[in-house]
Amino acid sequence: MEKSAALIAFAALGQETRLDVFRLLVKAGPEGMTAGAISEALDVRPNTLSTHLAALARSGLVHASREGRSIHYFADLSAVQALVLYLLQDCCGGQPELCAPIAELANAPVQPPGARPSARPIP
Amino acid sequence: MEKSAALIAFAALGQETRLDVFRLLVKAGPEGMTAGAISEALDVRPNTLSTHLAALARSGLVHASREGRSIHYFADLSAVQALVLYLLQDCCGGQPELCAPIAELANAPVQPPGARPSARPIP
DNA sequence: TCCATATTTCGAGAATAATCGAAATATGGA
DNA sequence: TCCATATTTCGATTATTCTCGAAATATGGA
Repeated sequence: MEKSAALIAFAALGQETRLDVFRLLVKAGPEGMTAGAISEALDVRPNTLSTHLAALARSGLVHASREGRSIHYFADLSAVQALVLYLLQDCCGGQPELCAPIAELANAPVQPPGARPSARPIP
Repeated sequence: MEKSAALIAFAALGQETRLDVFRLLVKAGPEGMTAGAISEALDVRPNTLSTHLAALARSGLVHASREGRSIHYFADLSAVQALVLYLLQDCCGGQPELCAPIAELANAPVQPPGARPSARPIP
């Protein structure tokens, strides 16, 4: 993962509404939620939310797919994994055993593809 | 972990200089680095760096301890763990097996205390 | 085709944050 | 005690980001 990508992702999570949105989508699981449902659940104006959803999507932390008139957003957990990996890269210089337990996260497979087959990509 | 704490931590990492500092401290390991050494390594003015170090310390991602005339800063990996935990809390509603691998991170012990015994606390 | 629903884009105003030079504080040693 | 080193605090300037109302776009159905 490149630094600029990590930077954008952390900045995305460093804003209250966006952090709320991401956590909500994590809870929602692979099905995700529509923009409207998120807007209602968090009581955020649709246009404001749209801006935040765009930021989250740009960061790779969430993805979107249109289904009928609505657009479903869902969290990408592998992005979280990549983020942590980036943070812990080169941990403790030559003695990774100092932080080994947390670094195990690096090898864990996450969220197998094909979880949501019934969606169209956003144009 | 509380939301406000997570928010502050993510915002701390969402800024280039601070992300660089944290990664540098992760590399440096439990010994950490002095503010001066960080300033030189990253080519950031001491007063600007001081502001960023204060933000990182406020967030709990780094801690400081004075040693002689210098102040050593070091990364707290357990803060990273807590952050990921917060993000993945309630993952996938009732079906945590959907994201189980990444969630294992939750139980890993990290960076046992007592790694740096020869330091004085900052007043 | 026309309409209602769902979401996004645009432009502007207000709030926050980053950076810097200058000055202040803390520490150890001569 | 006085000085040099290490770091922080202060105040101001510039840049970025958040939020909103209004208008635009996309979709499905009557």
